[in-house]
Order: sequence, then structure tokens, then C-alpha cells
Amino acid sequence: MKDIRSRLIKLFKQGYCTPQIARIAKKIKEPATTIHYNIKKLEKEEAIKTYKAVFDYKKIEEGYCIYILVNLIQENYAEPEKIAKEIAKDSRVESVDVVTGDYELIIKLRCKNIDEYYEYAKEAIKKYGFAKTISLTSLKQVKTEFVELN
Amino acid sequence: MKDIRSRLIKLFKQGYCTPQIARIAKKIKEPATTIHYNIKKLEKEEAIKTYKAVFDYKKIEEGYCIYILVNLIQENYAEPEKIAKEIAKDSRVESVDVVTGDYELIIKLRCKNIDEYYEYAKEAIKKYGFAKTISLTSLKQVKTEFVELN
DNA sequence: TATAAAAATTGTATAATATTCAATTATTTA
DNA sequence: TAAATAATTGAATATTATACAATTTTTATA
Repeated sequence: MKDIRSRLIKLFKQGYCTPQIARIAKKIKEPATTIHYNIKKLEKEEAIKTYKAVFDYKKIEEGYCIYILVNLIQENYAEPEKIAKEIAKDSRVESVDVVTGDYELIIKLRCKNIDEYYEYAKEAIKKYGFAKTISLTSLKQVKTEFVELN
Repeated sequence: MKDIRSRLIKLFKQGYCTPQIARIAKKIKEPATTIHYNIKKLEKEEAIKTYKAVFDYKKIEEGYCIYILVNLIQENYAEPEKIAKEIAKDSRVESVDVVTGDYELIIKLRCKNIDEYYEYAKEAIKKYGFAKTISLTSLKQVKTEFVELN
């Protein structure tokens, strides 16, 4: 056995997909070449970042999803973006935003289970200088990445 | 002019993409048929929900991104999932989760600007029975949908 | 508002890619 | 340990994307 599966999941999280021009052409009843031209234009202006897969995360061992609201320690308070970029590198992080209000950052994280989350949290607090965090554990993921999950 | 662009964006938000088998085969140095077989298996077990595009949302007039923490009114408190499913139907909603803690729901929303957001908020409070909301406006989207935005 | 330049649409031809199928190998089950 | 099931693979075929040139539409400018 070659465990192609896990390598596919890794690649599909961020890319290795492409538009279905023929299907779109049929759907919106325009010539495939017109569709092709317009897609290339969107790509050229970098309005499209990538094409990727959306998973049912429970089925790929990433069913534990948490939103983390973060206050940074004083030293890091002035450069939340730099910290956010560090945080973004972790493959379990679905999203990171620098935000207004009572918190500096909001992270959306996908882990296998609560134990893996605990490991992440312990490390992150030290590594990224979190002063305080509030975690909202997802009980039910109704929609992700614009895709309804039912 | 046919305004193919906006129709493409709409389709690409949730689908109309497909894996690049040849590219993956080259990348991980396995036969294309093996890749094909493994992808179909992932699809069959519904581990993969769809293939879609990720946008630079500023470039498609959806640059205003907000996380909304929601408390439901007493009447709706017992069925957050039902409300979440209603919320999920709106195409501006990237994600909705039912969560633990001080709030019942967390919504990630993408709008054109603050005005559009205000319209959404006004309507949502009534329509979905929000008792109280806290909005975290994204100042900088560092990573979304597992894709770093720089 | 006429005209030139640029951008967008389109059909045809071709190149690239996915998919089918049958054979082989590996793994699991009883 | 044999039989059944699942996974890997190469060759043939079907489908799809892409390149290209021609045409139409839109925009810019005098």
C-alpha cells in the first residue's frame, strides 16, 4: 500500500485542481473558448488564487474545529500581522485574520481531536506570544468555505 | 459584453472545478491511473465535498470580511442548528458554526463594504432572531480556506 | 461622431488529459 | 492457506483544454 490518500489530501487543501471549462460552457450556454478566455483573465489579474478541494473534515481525521480569539502579549501587540503570518504556516490553520475589537487575531483551526488541539494551544501560547485566548469549539459545522456540509 | 465574469465567480465559489490528475501524478511520481483510482475513492466515501476556487476577495468586490458572534433570542435558543442552516443559504456567508461558550453561533461573512454589511446585519437580527451580536471586522486576511493571501 | 486601438467573443484544429478496461499484484477475511 | 476483495498499473480511447486566427464589440481620442 502506498498511502496515496494522505498525499492527495495535502495537495488538495491548497491546489492541484482546475476549472471544468466544458461543464461551465454547457451550464451557462456560452462557447468553451469564451469561458476559457474569461477564466484566464481572472487568473491573470490574480482574482483567483487557486483551485482546491473542500473536505468533509470529519472523514479525514480533522473533525475537531475551533475558533480562537487571541490577545497578544504587549511585545507583540504592535505587529499582529507578523504573528498572523507565522500562525498561517501551520497546515491545521484554515484561516487567520487580524481583527478589530477586543481581540487582535481570530484563528480557525482544524485538529484531529481535543488532544491534538491541546498540544497546539500549549505550543502556540508560548511560540506566538498569546496573552489570553478564548476558544469557541464548533459543535456543528453547517457551512465551510462557502460549502454547506449537512 | 456578456458579463461572464460574475457568473464564473458564482459557480467557482462552490464547485465547477476538478482535480489535475496528470499534474499530481508527476508531482508524487505515481501512475495517473493510481491517482485517479484514489481520488474516485475519496469522492465515493464523500470525504471530498467539492472542488472550487479560492479568490482574492478584495479583487471580486468582497473585501469587507466580518466574523459575527451570535446570541440567539430565547425562542431560537433551543435550535441553533436550524437557524444556522437558514443563515448558510446566503451566498455572502462563507461559514457558520454552532459553537460552545458564551455564543451560540459564529458566522464568517464577506461583503462588498460596510454599507452592505449594515444591511445584512439589520436584516439578520430580525430574520434569524439575534438577541445580541459581537462583530470582529477583519483588518487583514492573512489566510483563508487554507490558502495564504499575502 | 468618426476612426483607430484595444478588448472580448467565437469556431476550428490540435494538444493534453481524464477515463475505461483488463491484467496484475497486494491485502484482508474466514 | 485459500478465496475474496481491494489496490495498482499500462494500453487504448474518450473527453477536455488550449492555441490560433478571424470576427465582433467596446473604448479612447481627435
